[in-house]
Amino acid sequence: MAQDQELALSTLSDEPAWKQRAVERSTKAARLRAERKVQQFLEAAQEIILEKGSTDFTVQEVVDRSHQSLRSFYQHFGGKHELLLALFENALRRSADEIRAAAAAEVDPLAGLEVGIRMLFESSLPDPSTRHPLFTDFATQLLMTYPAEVRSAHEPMLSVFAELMTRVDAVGQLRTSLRPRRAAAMVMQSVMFLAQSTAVAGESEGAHPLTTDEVWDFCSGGFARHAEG
Amino acid sequence: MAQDQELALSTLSDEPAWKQRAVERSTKAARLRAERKVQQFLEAAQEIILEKGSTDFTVQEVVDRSHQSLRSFYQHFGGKHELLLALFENALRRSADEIRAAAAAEVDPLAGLEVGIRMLFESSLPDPSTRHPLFTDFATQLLMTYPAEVRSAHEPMLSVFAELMTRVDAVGQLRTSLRPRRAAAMVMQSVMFLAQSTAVAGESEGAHPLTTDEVWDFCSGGFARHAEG
DNA sequence: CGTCTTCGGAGAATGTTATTCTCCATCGGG
DNA sequence: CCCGATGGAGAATAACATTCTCCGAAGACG
Repeated sequence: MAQDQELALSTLSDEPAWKQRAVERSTKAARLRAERKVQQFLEAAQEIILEKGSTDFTVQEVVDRSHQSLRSFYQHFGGKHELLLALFENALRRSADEIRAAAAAEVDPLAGLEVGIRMLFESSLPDPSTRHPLFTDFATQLLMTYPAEVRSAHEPMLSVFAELMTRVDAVGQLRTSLRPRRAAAMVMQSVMFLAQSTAVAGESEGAHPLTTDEVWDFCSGGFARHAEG
Repeated sequence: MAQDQELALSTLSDEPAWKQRAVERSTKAARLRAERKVQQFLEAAQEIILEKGSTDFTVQEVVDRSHQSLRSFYQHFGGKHELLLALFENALRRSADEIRAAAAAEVDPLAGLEVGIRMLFESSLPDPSTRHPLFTDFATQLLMTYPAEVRSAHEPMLSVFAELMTRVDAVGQLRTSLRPRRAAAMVMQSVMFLAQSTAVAGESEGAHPLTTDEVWDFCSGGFARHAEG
């Protein structure tokens, strides 16, 4: 149609305003409905995960729980992975906000970053007791097949750490060899993954699980000994 | 049978020597055959992975390629995951040996560890061009479902880094707050995971992929600035 | 040498999920 | 009141892993 052609030119302003508004109006209701449904699916999935204490569920379970249909599910999500990504993104965004807030309470930039790292580590632990699990294990499943999406889900958290790291840099507390955002990325990923890997209870030795202190020590100062700067 | 009962006592020395030898003889052939077959499966899987440049293959493909049967496969492996673990273990062991050898060439402990970390990072990159890919991505798939096995597959590599780290500690170059083996574990896991996560080509910004230098900087000195010790 | 047992090959059958498809009721607009 | 679109219910399909069944060959033993 002509409409399609105009859209293809990517100049929406060519479109008569009344037409846009008409489309908008007829679309709005549908959009709201869709948002509600998506929300229902997400909530159902959350519930199931919390109940089972595990992050592997079937699409069917989610559908049943949310009293909707498979068709509806695939109408709102491109596939299971989108649901997973949505959950992951939500959790990460919420957690990022909490961390930002908590870190902001610290005046010393380094102390703020420390708070952030500690919180991130603890909420990334695969402990089901946490009320806001980060579903870090999703990430590793999805990382292989949908790397770009996972990265964009990480974005809010990365932003928080980039801010914190930049502040640390501003007071001259960051290694000169590292750019803040890249340091933030390394820290964030290391912390999340290290938390994930503590899932593995060591059998040979005793207290394998890493502690928050160790992780903070490692991230801030690496393993090498150095005089206090 | 009586034999079973004796075995159940887990005192094999009660068993008459001649009997052990007899069993041994009749078992040996079977064992050799089994080892050969397992080897064939492993090689077929390796080939497929190298050809496809991807680590996801079906059991059927491996069976076809190795000119054997599904039944035979499941007779030698408890499931696909065991094949994966075997590949992962092999790759990791081989790589661990290479790293140990290369690091041993350095006299300075810290330099040895640096070599080790750089090699580990580079061989963990998901680049298919490497002739000995570490299959790090297997690890993340398996970590969730078979944590203990993954840990034990990590063991040889962990040993190498524990040795290197202990040497660093011996010359007083390790942070006093970290035990060598635990530092080694954190370093190893961080490096492997960070390499894995570079798979994600950043779209928003330019040179997202981490460099070996950055990773080494981070591992050795953390992000915080400090005077040279 | 013939039979018997066991081992393992081939590949059909099963089970589990994700994903798609088909049919049909409903509902809002003309 | 009819019509076309929307979306519900759930059957059909597809892709795998895993198991099962049948059957022939290779020794073991009389």
